[in-house]
Amino acid sequence: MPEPASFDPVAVLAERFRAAIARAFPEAADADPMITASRQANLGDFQSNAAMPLAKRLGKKPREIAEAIVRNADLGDVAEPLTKDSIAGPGFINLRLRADTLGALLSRLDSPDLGLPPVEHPQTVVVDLMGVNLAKQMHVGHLRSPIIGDALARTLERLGHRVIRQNHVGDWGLPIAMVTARLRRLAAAGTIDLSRITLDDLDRAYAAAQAECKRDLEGLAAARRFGQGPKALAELEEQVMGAEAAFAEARQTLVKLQAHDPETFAVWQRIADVTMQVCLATCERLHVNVTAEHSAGESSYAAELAPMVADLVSRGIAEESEGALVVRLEDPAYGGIKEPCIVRKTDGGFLYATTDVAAIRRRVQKLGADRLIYVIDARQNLHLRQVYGASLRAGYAINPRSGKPAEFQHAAFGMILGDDGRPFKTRTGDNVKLADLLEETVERAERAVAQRAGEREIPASERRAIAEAVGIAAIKHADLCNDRIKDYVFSFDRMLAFEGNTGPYLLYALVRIRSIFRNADAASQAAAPAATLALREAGEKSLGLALLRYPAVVRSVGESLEPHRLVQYLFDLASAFSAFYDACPVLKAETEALRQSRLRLCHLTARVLADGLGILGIPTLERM
RNA sequence: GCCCCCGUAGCUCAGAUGGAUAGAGCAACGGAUUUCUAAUCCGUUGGUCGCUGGUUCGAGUCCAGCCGGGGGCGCCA
Repeated sequence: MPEPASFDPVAVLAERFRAAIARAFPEAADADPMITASRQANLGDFQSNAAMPLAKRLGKKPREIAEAIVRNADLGDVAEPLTKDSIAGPGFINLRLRADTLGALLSRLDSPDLGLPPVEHPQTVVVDLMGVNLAKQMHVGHLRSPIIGDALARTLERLGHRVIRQNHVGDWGLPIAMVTARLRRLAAAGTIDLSRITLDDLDRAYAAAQAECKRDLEGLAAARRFGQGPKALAELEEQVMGAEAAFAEARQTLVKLQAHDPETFAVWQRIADVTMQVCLATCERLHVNVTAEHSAGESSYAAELAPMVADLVSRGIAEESEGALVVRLEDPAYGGIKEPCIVRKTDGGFLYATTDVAAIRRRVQKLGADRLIYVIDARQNLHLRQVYGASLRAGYAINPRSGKPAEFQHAAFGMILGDDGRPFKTRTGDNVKLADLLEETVERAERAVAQRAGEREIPASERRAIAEAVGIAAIKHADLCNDRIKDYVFSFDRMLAFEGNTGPYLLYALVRIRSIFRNADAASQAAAPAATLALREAGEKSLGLALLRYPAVVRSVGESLEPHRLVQYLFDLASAFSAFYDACPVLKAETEALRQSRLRLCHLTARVLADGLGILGIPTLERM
């Protein structure tokens, strides 16, 4: 029997209760001890809810069961002695850890890995995140995927898994060919200089190319039907003819791109370089670990699509339907989805679903993924289930090493809304540029920092650095603190507030601890990490109990892919620290032993806070 | 029409495998400071958990049906 994680009071108590239940009711020795942290501190530190389900199973009164468990429990060295008074309500058993046990558990947690050694069986996890499109300015819609995706990737890395980030760049297909065609034409005419072009220019070119290719055939038909004048008709006809020409040019360009025609390809490459430069710079500013090596654009799959679809056809996985090729997914084994996955259009062209199936094939077959995580907005849910279902049916999603299907998880997220409850836009209804949003956040943070610096003098350069960290922490925290599936309302004021569950509050808690250590003498600093922990006061105890929860919380994020659980935990921890800080002097503690104990508690708290913020990808500070 | 998601305090939101009197933060009100950084802490006020049934000793949580909001649904990405 492996020793339960020795720092974890829940595991230790569960072990003792399991033994007690086995002694009291050998016929139910497998029952779950149901140990959880108490909701209210006045009732106890932990509780066991095991008596109620056991009562049902054994046909006895829950109160009697609880009494029998209490009689048979051997907790002497772990918790305060149990009595009849420990049993409350229908049969809850309340537990209070012994002060020395809490100290002992904490000193075990205070190890290099903070209770999170690398998992025994590491998985290869592919995280699909970011997903920018070429020639499109980054806006608020691009904020969530990198922030959430990076936090999840870091969580899994921290747990010891092998994580491969994949930035599935939208860099191929007819829309990109349209811009490429337009830019090539304008460059040839000398209207633009490709070497000096910016992403804003590309963004405008993209919109213009879309517009010029838009064939208003319905408009023309309607004009005829409603008997519009010959002049209006002629205008529309001309427009349609122009669009036909532009469309044809775009198709030709796509063919040239696919053939790697040097001149066309150079224009495309320029578009890619300009876009990715902005994308990667944004990631860097956001402290998001996505770099050039994580890019896996749609273009990188282009050559694989035709052979892959041929494979699907030859094995009878794809079938023809109304001229298109589809993979049917009605079978529950493939998701039980009514809508089939279309992998080839009637005109022979491939779709984004085709590329996404190819991506799963590469991720599982070549990269060895055991687990596929998509950090993409919630609207893509059906599409992703279709693509995964098709890959499953084709066998592409079966990991060749384990022989098992790679686990599929859509870490879906909601929209960012303005304070009117509608999608976040500028007053004029345009998308908010991501770079502008970050800049405004940091500027507001800088004003707040200056305002709160008080009499402390902070050099301008450091003030700027503090504002940068505070602003980025605020924006990332705001994105991570709620259940990701929900929409949230963007508010500078709320995220930059220094009260409540905000990024600045968490940074401040850490800064206060670091400040204590700056004020401590060298001898204390050196001795603190090994001091004997003695937790007597309420503030110390609740901080200690909060610290012990850390590893379980990180593991739960690894499973649920819900970073807000860690954010909520860090807020609880920071709150517990703040209450401790208020009530328990550290450097001015009454005795040297107490001073050392509290210093160690501070040291451990700082390590957990920093580790947790690191997992979330939130930058920290020494001073603010 | 079918499918997915959401609905909890005035506001913003937590509530894992069903467990005690549903919790935070903000706002409002009242306290604490010769500060180890008050960007803090302590307290008070505030709820028909969208509605109705069902399962259960026990439902915010599970099931069914409604209501309200958002999104998606064969050849756009």
